Amino acid sequence: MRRTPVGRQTRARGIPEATVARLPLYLRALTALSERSVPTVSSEELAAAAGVNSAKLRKDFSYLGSYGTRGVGYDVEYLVYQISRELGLTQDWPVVIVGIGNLGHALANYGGFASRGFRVAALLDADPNVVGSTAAGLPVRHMDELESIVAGQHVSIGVITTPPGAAQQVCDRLVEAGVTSILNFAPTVLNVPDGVDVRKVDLSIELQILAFHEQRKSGEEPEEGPIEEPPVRERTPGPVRAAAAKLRRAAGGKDTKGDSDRQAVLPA
Amino acid sequence: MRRTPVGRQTRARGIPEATVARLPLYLRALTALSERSVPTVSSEELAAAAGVNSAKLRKDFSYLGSYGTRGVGYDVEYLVYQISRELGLTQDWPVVIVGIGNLGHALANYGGFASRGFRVAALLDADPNVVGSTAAGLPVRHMDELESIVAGQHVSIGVITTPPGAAQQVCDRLVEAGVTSILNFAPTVLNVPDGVDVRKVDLSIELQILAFHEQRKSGEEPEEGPIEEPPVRERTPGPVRAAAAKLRRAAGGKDTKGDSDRQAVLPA
DNA sequence: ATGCGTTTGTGAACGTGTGCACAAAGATGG
DNA sequence: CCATCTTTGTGCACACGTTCACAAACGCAT
Ligand SMILES: NC(=O)c1ccc[n+]([C@@H]2O[C@H](COP(=O)([O-])OP(=O)(O)OC[C@H]3O[C@@H](n4cnc5c(N)ncnc54)[C@H](O)[C@@H]3O)[C@@H](O)[C@H]2O)c1
Ligand SMILES: NC(=O)c1ccc[n+]([C@@H]2O[C@H](COP(=O)([O-])OP(=O)(O)OC[C@H]3O[C@@H](n4cnc5c(N)ncnc54)[C@H](O)[C@@H]3O)[C@@H](O)[C@H]2O)c1
Repeated sequence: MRRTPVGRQTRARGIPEATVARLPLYLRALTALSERSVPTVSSEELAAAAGVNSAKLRKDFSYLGSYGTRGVGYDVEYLVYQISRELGLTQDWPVVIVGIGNLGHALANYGGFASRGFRVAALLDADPNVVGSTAAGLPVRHMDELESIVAGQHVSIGVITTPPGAAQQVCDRLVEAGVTSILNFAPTVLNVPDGVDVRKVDLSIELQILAFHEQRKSGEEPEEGPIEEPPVRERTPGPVRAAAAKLRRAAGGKDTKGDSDRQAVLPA
Repeated sequence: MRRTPVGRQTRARGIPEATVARLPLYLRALTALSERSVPTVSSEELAAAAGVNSAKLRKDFSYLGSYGTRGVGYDVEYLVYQISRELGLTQDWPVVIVGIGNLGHALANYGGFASRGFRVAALLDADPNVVGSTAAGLPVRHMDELESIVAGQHVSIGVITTPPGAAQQVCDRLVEAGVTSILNFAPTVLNVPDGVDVRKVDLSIELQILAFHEQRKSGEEPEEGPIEEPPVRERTPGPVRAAAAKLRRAAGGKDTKGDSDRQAVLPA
């Protein structure tokens, strides 16, 4: 195991981001094993349960330390504890949810939320019609109370489920109040100062990515082969390019890349 | 006809996955510009709007082709069209949502859903109490109808919002029926045959990642220093290591790496 | 103790992604 | 047609991530 590589100037310590993103996955698989009272698990088995390659899993764990016993595997309970600790789940994380509409309601009702150290400290909304109602047994409070709640309960994580137009403003207010991690469900790019983390969950983007691959499946390419790629690219004399670009823009035609110009490149 | 550089065996054609994941972001920013009737935009401006580095954006676009005019920028409308086409959004994508509980309801009501070529073909549930009710104006149909709906409307994208225990089973059925892209909201690893894409949205994972970074901010390391490494060190005779490992496992203590053994290692 | 089968931990090769920095393309004005 | 100014498209270097493959470590039986 040695010691940290140190050699690098970047990330002298610390766990690679890609690894951090997988730790919750391992933790989930381990928790399931733990509930079945499985005492130990090999990297192969656990990797299968988590849906990753076993070498990757071992390398991931190697960043945490040398847990695991050669010839045997990993002690499930011990690993659960180590990963939980590394992820900071041994402490309590109060969370505020801002924007209690369709999605905010669903999140508030989400059980798996509290299961792992996360606790809904408050539900907040700006709409007087919503404020005062309850969701999942919790009262919806008015935005005016945001600052006092965040300060009073030391909330450092905020969830934004407002319409996109309100997201940046809500974000600013959360940050101002002291929140330093934000989970954003609104389809907006949030601007935050250094030191504040933002992660986003964007249904629309996910669907579009699926659509992209879906198109590839049914459409063009035979699935795997070398594939014929379109012409144009690299070498087209300057002047012509310019003219072509002009034409394109003027006429809304398609050009250059992809199945497009299988046919005629220039309309003319 | 030409054909791709071919040199690589991997991804001979095609757009890098990281780029694909950003295209929807660019598209969203461009759509906003389009609505404001902005005719052209520079990579710098658009990158700012999308929250990315301008060099990255230019490189991303370069995979699509040579749209854009030097000294001017990109034609907004034209780019919107090109990206839409590349993502497959110029066609209609019927989608089924399975599991109309809290989250399924929220998704069904989500307006931004239909806005980009995605159309809810059907809402499905197994619970007789839910079947027959309506969500967002659509009737909730019984799972029995899944196969006929998927086949009849050529649905290739399915969204799973059932409890985790039902997810794999639902997934299998979707795939069997002909769905080849799945968006999974249940916290489960789905097994699918080759050719089927799965993307997941996992609130719990996102929160855990935030917690990890949050812990780093407030907690331990001074932010950058070389770090003091724990004892153990490289050369520890075999037997001792073994004994140590045993102890660890037996007592649920922590060991080896990092800040761990700050406080009391063993509860007792 | 020694040997055997198993499984970890990791070096090293490779693939993917990012960002700099700049030549070349084009616009624009004379 | 030339000079100048802007902005793209991309070569290149480096950072990050993944996977292979294997020695070393360990449990266990003899
Ligand atoms: N519903 C979904 O499934 C879904 C899916 C993906 C993304 N989203 C996004 O999530 C967000 C919420 O979606 P929704 O369907 O719940 O919308 P919604 O309109 O049902 O709820 C939004 C809530 O935010 C509140 N709000 C508005 N402005 C506010 C402000 N300035 N401060 C505090 N609260 C404010 C509103 O009163 C309302 O209760 C939207 O940005 C949407 O695009 C929703
Ligand atoms: N609610 C949230 O905000 C949230 C957040 C993150 C993840 N999730 C996950 O999303 C999923 C749904 O969450 P929810 O809060 O909407 O749960 P829910 O219990 O409210 O809804 C689940 C629905 O699925 C239906 N269902 C159960 N088994 C089915 C089957 N075999 N076939 C078809 N339908 C079936 C149920 O009848 C119910 O209507 C869960 O896996 C949950 O962990 C939810």
